[in-house]
Amino acid sequence: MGVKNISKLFDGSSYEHKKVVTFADLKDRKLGIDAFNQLYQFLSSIRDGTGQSLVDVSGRVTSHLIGILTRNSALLQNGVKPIYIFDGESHPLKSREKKRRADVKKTAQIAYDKAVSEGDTLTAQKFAKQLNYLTPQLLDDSKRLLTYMGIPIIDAPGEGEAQAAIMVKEGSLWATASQDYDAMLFGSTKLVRNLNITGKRTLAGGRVIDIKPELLELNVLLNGLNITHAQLIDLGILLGSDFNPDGISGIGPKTAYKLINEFKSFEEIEKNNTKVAEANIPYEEIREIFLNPDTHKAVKVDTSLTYDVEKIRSFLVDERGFSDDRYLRLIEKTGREIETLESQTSLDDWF
DNA sequence: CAGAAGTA
DNA sequence: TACTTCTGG
Repeated sequence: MGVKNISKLFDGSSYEHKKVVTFADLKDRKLGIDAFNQLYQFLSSIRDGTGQSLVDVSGRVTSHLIGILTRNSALLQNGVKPIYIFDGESHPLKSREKKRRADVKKTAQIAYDKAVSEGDTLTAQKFAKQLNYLTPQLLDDSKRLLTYMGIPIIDAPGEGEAQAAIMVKEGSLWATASQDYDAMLFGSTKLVRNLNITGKRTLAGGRVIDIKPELLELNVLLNGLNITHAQLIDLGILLGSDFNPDGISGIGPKTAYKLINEFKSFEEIEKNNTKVAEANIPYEEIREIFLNPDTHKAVKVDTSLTYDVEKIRSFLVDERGFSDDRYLRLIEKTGREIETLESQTSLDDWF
């Protein structure tokens, strides 16, 4: 879930904390995509009219494969360089957040079953979207397709966002791409949100709004809030992060920001605010997770991978029953566009 | 989610 | 043309 309500700190603020970008603006940029974050999005949004995941003839989910194919086709055609970063083991402090998510699913499952038995399809759809599981099969399939598309994969030892962040800091990636702001807390200097094509999103209320890719920069954010990176982390802990998901009752974005401004650090806030003190949050340990997370250091991005039209086709069409009518043109066009871009790049290099 | 098909 | 609804696996 990331840091609770952190966007409320920036939204409506006087400074420009984000700027809208196009895929053209991201040309030749290596983006570290938070794989789990994106796969969950695909799973919850790519569904049929009854709210069920799309599946192949033997019942295997294919929603994520459609998402990976279509999204990355657009990126690759525009010369954007996606790199998928998968989560590894989570920190022990995340267990509470994991339990919270499991409980949400349990509740959703009960509500789903009830809606189905009552024939309430609309409610059933709503809860079905919350019942997503990243199974080993699903992760393997994702990695297979990405590999066939020539897209590098990195398995993080811990949080994917932390791995992406360190690579952005080290310069091997240009930005982290995720919907969550956590990458900023992990120190990613750039974050791309809403990395989508159509720019439309259906909100909970059913209304459709325009969503465009946007770029956030850590230094802009910190300057705008007039705080340091360490203080942003403390702010995140006050609001409630994945490692203390309950946050502190009665302390939202406004109060948290005020406290940071007044007392500068978590230890000083704790001394001066009983609510914070009573919450008894292991802030030093959480800080350490954000400042010094478990990551692979000095990872190089493999740039030797190639886009393989035939492998993509045979996996999706032969093995998973995708319609060649619907997808072959896209697969082939992307291959041609990549070749065009590569020949242009090599010409640029020559001159 | 994203493109295709349908509608006005 | 612009906007909404449908479809995919």
